[in-house]
Amino acid sequence: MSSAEQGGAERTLGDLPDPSANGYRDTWCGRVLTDRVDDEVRVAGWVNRRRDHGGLIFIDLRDRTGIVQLVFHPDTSGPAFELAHRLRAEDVLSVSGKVVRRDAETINPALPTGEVEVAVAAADLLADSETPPFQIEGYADDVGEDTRLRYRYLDLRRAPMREALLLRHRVTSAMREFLGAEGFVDVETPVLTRSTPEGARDFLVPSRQQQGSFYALPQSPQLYKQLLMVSGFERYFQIARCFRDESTRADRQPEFTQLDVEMSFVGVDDVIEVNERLLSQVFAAVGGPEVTMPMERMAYAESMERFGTDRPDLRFGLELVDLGSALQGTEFKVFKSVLEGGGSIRGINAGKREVPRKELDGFISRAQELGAKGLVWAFREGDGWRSPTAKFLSDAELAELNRLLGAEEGDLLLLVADKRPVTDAVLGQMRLDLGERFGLIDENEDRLVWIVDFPLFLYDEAEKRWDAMHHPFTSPAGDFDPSDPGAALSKAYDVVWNGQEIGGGSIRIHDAKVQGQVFDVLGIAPEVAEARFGFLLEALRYGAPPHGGIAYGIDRFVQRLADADTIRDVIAFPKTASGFDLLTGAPAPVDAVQLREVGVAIHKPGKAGH
RNA sequence: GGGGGCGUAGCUCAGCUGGUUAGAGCGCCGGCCUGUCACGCCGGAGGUCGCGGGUUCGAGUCCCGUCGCUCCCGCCA
Repeated sequence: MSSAEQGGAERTLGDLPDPSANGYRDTWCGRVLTDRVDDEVRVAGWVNRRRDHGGLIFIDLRDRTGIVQLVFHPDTSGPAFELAHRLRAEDVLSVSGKVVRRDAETINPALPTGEVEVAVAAADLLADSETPPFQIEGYADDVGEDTRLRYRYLDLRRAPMREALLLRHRVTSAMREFLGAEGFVDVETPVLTRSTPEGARDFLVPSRQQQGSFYALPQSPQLYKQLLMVSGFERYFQIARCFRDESTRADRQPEFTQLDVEMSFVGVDDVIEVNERLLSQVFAAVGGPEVTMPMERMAYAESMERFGTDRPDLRFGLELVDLGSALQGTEFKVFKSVLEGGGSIRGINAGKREVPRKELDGFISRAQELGAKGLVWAFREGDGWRSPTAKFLSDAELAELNRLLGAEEGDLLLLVADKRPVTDAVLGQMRLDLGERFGLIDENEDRLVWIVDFPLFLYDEAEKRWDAMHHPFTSPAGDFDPSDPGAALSKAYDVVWNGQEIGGGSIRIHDAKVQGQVFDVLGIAPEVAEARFGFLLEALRYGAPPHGGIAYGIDRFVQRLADADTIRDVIAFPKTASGFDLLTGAPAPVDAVQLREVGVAIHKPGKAGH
């Protein structure tokens, strides 16, 4: 945690009405500035630090707006002077006194309030505090995250978390303001729902009244918002909590918040247009990147071709290159067998780099971790390569590879041969690793891009079936031929910011017949479809307008804006990587009576609460 | 489900090749101090080395297991 907290305090002052007619305070600590000199003020807050000189005591009083110095003088502070001597960190204090200008040599330039101080006349100890497990502000070493989470209410007193949550508040406020002005209606949808067919595992809630049946917590309000379109709300939004029972990551929590938006009588361009204005206005309100409209768009196919991913970071090059054409007749067994098996050989020119052998080995390990069988590294040397692989390739092949990769003397080349999805995934990720490793990313640049023209279906090799690329309610684009699922494109779109998907959506199917055809391709039998979401199919038969929408992951959105390392740093009460809430101890065992009431028996009792 | 990293005082960490009484800074407690703002000075308390087992004359250190935190893969839009 840095001590840069003061810089942020000023940004938030505009949001704060001055408290008035309040028995404990009539202004904020951070607002005791030179314009209040000679005023009698009452301020309240937490004791940040005490400097007791014996005959003179300084207290730094802190609230969410900042810190102001209080001075306790034995002659003028009365009984408050004795109280000040007993004060300890995080005691809660209300004081009254006169704002006085400091002598020039005692001004603290590090503090916005550093030109003044409050000469305390009376003080009231509102609550005392145990010694906190860690200091709230003013030291360099960061505290371990488990300790922070265990005492999250104290961690939230600290400037970085306070700033993050205030930023988050400004983001959601700006979203509400824009959408409200555009005629979107905020409608709440249920948290106790039935399982939605969206891939992730559901959190289940046993029903007491229908024993043996379960609610599921929503993975998104997808079906409800479509029903609201059938209902004629035309424009809906919700800042909705969503739940997925999958493992966490630095940017993933089991419960997360989404800005969910849906509109009727629109096509892809309409949704994109509104969302560009939404992003523009929200970013402007919170100090995000400037949005140039219309935003760049890139087809899914192009993104995969050039970057190996559908969320490209466009701030740097290192694009993927197809190398199969140089190797059609190769004798190198690894490449030959991959090409014969219908795979691809792709590569990246990482530019002129000096990389020790050990790190090159690290690249190979990373490639394997990402799913490749191996990785070929090479440096262009003369017309050929310096590489363990060079001896397997002909001079003509090396020359052609160099040409395709645009390799110049000393350039580091990385090649992966495998099935196309593997080469894309491996090199797409390694491109990001390399961009970071070699400092190719300009942190001051921002690149926003819409990815469009997604395939409607993706073939799952392992399961031998077609999956919905986006979700099963996404509308096909153009003429949909259910007999050729691989060729179908969808009316889906993602918005990608510096390589991270911050939002995604689609035009939905509003025709029950088409919905049936899609289910058919997905291998969902009509009876199954009827049982799982017959209510949606039924609704689509009662006059469903064309509709579509989008959802933004608010946590990640704010994480990016705050430049936070983990999503946990922009969530007030997050869970650990294993899904625990260290503050409350959830999840926890429940007693036998509760289990009996909901008709649930535990097969493998876990350990008692921890 | 798999792999990597970490776990020593309230906090952040050091602790070599196994060696005798486990350290530092900050914080905490007591005393002194009228211009500090990471106040200063003097003194003091504080440890199940995550937990369990093993090897050894001897384990914070080595081995096995386990728990927790974390990052990554799988999974997840």
